[in-house]
Formats: sequence, structure tokens, C-alpha cells
Amino acid sequence: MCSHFYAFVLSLRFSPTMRPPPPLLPRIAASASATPPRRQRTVRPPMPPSPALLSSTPPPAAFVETPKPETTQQHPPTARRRLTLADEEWHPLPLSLAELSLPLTLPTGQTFLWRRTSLSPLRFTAAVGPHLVSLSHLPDDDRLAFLLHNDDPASSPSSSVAAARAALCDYLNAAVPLADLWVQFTAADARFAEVAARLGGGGARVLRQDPVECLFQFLCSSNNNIARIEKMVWTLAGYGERLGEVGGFVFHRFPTVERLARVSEQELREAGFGYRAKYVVGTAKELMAKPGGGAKWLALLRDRELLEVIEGLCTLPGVGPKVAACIALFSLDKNQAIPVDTHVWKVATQYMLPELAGKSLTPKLSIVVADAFVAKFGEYAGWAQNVLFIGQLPAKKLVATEVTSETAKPTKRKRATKMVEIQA
DNA sequence: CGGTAACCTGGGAT
DNA sequence: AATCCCAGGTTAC
Repeated sequence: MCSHFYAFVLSLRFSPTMRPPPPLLPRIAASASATPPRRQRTVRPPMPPSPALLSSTPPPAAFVETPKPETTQQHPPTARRRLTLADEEWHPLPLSLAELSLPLTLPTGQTFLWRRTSLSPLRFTAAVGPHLVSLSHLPDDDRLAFLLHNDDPASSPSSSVAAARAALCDYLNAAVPLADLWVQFTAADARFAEVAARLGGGGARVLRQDPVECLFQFLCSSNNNIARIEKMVWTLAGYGERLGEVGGFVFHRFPTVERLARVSEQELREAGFGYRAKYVVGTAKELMAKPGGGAKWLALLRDRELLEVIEGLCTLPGVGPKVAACIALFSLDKNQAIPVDTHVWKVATQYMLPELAGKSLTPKLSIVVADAFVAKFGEYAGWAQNVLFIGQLPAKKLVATEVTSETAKPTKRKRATKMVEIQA
């Protein structure tokens, strides 16, 4: 039954709507599942969430931390002495700790754009669309909250708090009830239960990123390490509009495809991209040739089937099955997509398909692995895979926290880092 | 169609 | 100190 879909994928390859196929070599949808997707979802994920989770509307008054309305001035006269959360105008989001753990979601390999701008309380900052936001948890509450701090107040009037909240709920995939999934996954697989327990309480959530942003990030990820990926992605972000400075980091809105298409390969090579420089430039130009400029073409993939999505993405230079699956899962609503990399391969041969141990990972075998995940975990298999992937990361690396230069006294040129174990 | 070797770079291990 | 190996892969033989 696997072969049906394999043939299906090959046929898709030559779909007239796609760019002319390269000479050969079926770079098939390695991470696609052969399981026919029932009821293809379009934009919104399945599993109707509780009304309270349906966002973009302000949360109940009980969750509002600051007594004053959001339209008041940003810094009350008495705010000099102690900057509490309230003084900074944090705005609550409808996500509990069980639904979203920041350290298990932001710095664990699905995005490379967030920066830790505070250690205690733990705080992360990044641009979400045009909004420069920090995320943290309110004290004495397990609710998440965000702080909006674009440079120019005029460009972010009070109304944009609502816009930022809506953008965040979308970005954080807030409508998908993660806690329910974990119950299901824990019952389905002992290995998942073990990893989930070790990670403590849940909250490893799959994001719903902007497809352009996601694509160019994972273009940088091939045969590479996290530190350098972050550096490269940060370089790309620098081509976008400046949004502001937080914690010593200057944040930019992620650049448009059009802007990226004007960057030269040599410029990127000098920035340390290596052979990926030509992937970035090539993909940007390839996208510009699409009707609507590429961003639209990518966005429309959200309405397509997983196999077709993988197939389409693989026409872009530098995008293979694994990177395509990452983009599908982390930005295109393809919750069944399973990025099969070395870590997932290890998990699969160790716990799920021991008969494959010792073999090398081929595109066909990664389909087998993806199928095994979907057979075990179902429609949201990609979310389970994400947790198992995190479980493969070195425990000490899960929350590697940078210490600021004033407290760290780095002995060498490189930044000192301090490892902080998660939970307790 | 499966196996293999380059491909840029930088950090850590030997 | 010189080399090797690896890092969430993709591409070309």
C-alpha cells in the first residue's frame, strides 16, 4: 500500500502547475506519510478547542494582570523604582504552562529567531510579523503573557496590542489543545510517556510560523549545527525592517522574498553561509518567479495535501525531503509531516523499527519511518515526533542560557554560557 | 533506485 | 598542533 502513494508522489512531480522537474532522481516525499489524510484541514487545525482558547479576542478579565487599561501611558510616574510585570504592561494570552512551555518550544529547533532577553524571569523576544514581542509567564499564575515593544510608539498604538495578540495566538498555534494530545500520545507509546515525563509536564508545542520565514530558516539548517544556524538566520533577518532593540539585541522583521532575492550569493558566502548561500539566493529567485511573488504561492500550500506540499517545496534549490517536512509541519498546518533526520532515525530504529537498525537512511526508508509515526500517533504525529526529537537533544543543552557579559566575565573571546536544567 | 562522496564552516575531541 | 568528526542534509554521480 506504500507503493500506491509512492507512485502518486512521482506523478505529482510532473504536475503541470509545478516547475519543470529536474533531470531525475526521485527526491520523493521522504517524510510524507502513505496514510491517506482523512478530511484535509485547511487553515484551522482540527480538534475544536474550548471557546476560551479561541483567541484574538481579549481574555477574560480575571486573567488581566494590569488593572489599568491598555491605553494608558507606558510608564507610570512611579515606575522608576521597581519595574514589575505590571509596570511593563504585560498582556495575557490564553495559554497555560501545560499548553506552552517557552524553553521547550522556542529554542528547540523549530525556529532560530528567538533570543533569551531575561533569565529570571525567563523571557524570550522576537519579531512575530511586524510585532516585536517578549514572552514570559506571569508570576503567581500559569498564564502566558506578552510585552509589545516596537521602537516607535506611533507605529504601535494601543490597537496593535490586539493585533499582536491575534498574531501571537496564530503563531503559537493556540487553538490546538496540546494537553489533550499528550494524553493521547502517552497512552499510545511508552517511549513518548518516558520522554514526556522527563521533560516535565508538557508544553512542547509545534508553532505555526510564517512560511517564508520558516523556509529560509530551514534552508540554513542542512548539515549544520544550531549555533551557526542561529547566526545565519540572524543575518538573514537583518535584511528586514528594523523593529527595535531589546536586551542588547537589535530585532528586525523577517525580510520579504523580494528583498532576499536582491542579496548576492557572494555577500552571503562572506557572511559564512558556505554552500547554502546559493540555496538562499536561488530559492528567493525561484519564488519571485511564481505568480504572486512566492509568498502567496507558499501560503497556498496550506490548502494542499501533505504529499503535494512536500513535492512542491522540493522543487526549490536546497530543499530536500527533510527540510520540506520541517516547513510543512512548522508553518503549513501539516500536522502529520515527520521530518526524518538523524535524531528521529535513531529514535525510530531504536524504539519503533529495530529491524532497520544498521541500515542507512534513504528516502524510501524515511517514508517507512514517517508511516510508522503516523500509524502510532495519528493525525498529529508531527507533534509527537517533535517531542521525541527534543527528547534526543542533550539534556544540558535544552536550556542553555547565555549569561550577560556584565555577570559572566568571559575569559575567552567567546561568550560564556551557563547551563540551566529545566524544571526541578 | 540504492549507495557514496562532495559541499562550507567552526567547534570539540583525539 | 594537526586532523578528524560531527552538525536536525542536499546534490550529483
